[in-house]
Amino acid sequence: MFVALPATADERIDTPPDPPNIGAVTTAAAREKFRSFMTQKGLRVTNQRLAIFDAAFAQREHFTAEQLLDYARAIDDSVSRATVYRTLPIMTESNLLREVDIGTGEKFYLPNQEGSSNQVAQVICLDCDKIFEISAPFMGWYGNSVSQKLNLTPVTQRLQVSARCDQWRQTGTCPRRS
Amino acid sequence: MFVALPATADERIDTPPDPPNIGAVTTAAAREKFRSFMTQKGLRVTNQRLAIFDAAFAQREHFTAEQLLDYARAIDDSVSRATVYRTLPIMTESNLLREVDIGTGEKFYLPNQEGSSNQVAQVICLDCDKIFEISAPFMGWYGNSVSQKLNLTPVTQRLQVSARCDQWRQTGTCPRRS
DNA sequence: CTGCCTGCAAACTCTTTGCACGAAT
DNA sequence: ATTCGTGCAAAGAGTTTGCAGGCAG
Repeated sequence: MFVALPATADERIDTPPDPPNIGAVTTAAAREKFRSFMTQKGLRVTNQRLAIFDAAFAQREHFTAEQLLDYARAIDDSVSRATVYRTLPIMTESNLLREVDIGTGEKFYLPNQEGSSNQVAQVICLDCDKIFEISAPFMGWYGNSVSQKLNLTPVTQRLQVSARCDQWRQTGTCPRRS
Repeated sequence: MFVALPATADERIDTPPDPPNIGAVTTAAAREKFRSFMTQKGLRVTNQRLAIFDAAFAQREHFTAEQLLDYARAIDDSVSRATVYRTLPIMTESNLLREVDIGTGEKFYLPNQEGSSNQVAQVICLDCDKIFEISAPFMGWYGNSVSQKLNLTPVTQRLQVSARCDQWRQTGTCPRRS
């Protein structure tokens, strides 16, 4: 079977998936979804879990567990580090959050929007500490074909490109640097 | 620009790169190469570093730092954990070893044969704890095009597929399990 | 009420580092 | 003789876990 990448760079490189809408109305809706999800799983809806959920879904960029702790504590200062670490797997396993491990020791997280695929590559700028999320559906095709050859069933795949920012190195400035 | 994957599965999926020849003669040659490399860099050729080098290049599969410590101690029991951890970066930065991080907390290493590219994907069997190294030159093309789009220069790329072993799950046996 | 959930702090894993001794050049 | 390399043990970072008390259902 022949496998080809999309024809143009424009098709290959998407902007990061839009985070879920925020603001009073849609936050309430997302929250309700979270509530029912938890109930359905036989898990309790605690104030701490709600605060962590709200904090996570207010983010538009990648965040770490430690950052999430800060954000959640701003909503409910009773939230502890342990509860953040215990809630993160719940949210990732249920596809509410996506976990991104770029091999730096700490894991990053990102709100996962409805219907967004897991066929996403990352470009990591080593100079600007930025992670770009890029749609890469061919990862699925690759994972399938390569696994089949080995009599395996693919579960997840990841594709990451680490890169330097020449503009930063040469001029000391980069519009993407925060 | 149009980018295509190789046409057949056979072309896409290579066997893991052959480890360097082992045995008296070629080990001596590899060792000599190591010696001259170290000298050239102004680094001292110590018994510990030689033991670590020999231990690493006797391996045909991925190994961890801890395993390398064991193997090296079998050659020279004065080798310490600290020296292993201090020697590993030297060997990876000089492309003697390849470092593989599959996000499990510990890093894996593999002897790198001469001229082997760094365009290598991994298929990780979650059931059999096996890592398959697979030549994937299109990673370079992808890294280049995606980086260019962002005004970045690619440094490294990694592509990993995690998979299940159906045979193991169904029959409780797998020829690949060690 | 029952038992899941919580905060706290200790434990854990892998890796790095400060220090004084030791050995390669 | 220098100076780099070494072992030891402690420190470090990120994450997990045991326990006694707390709150959702």
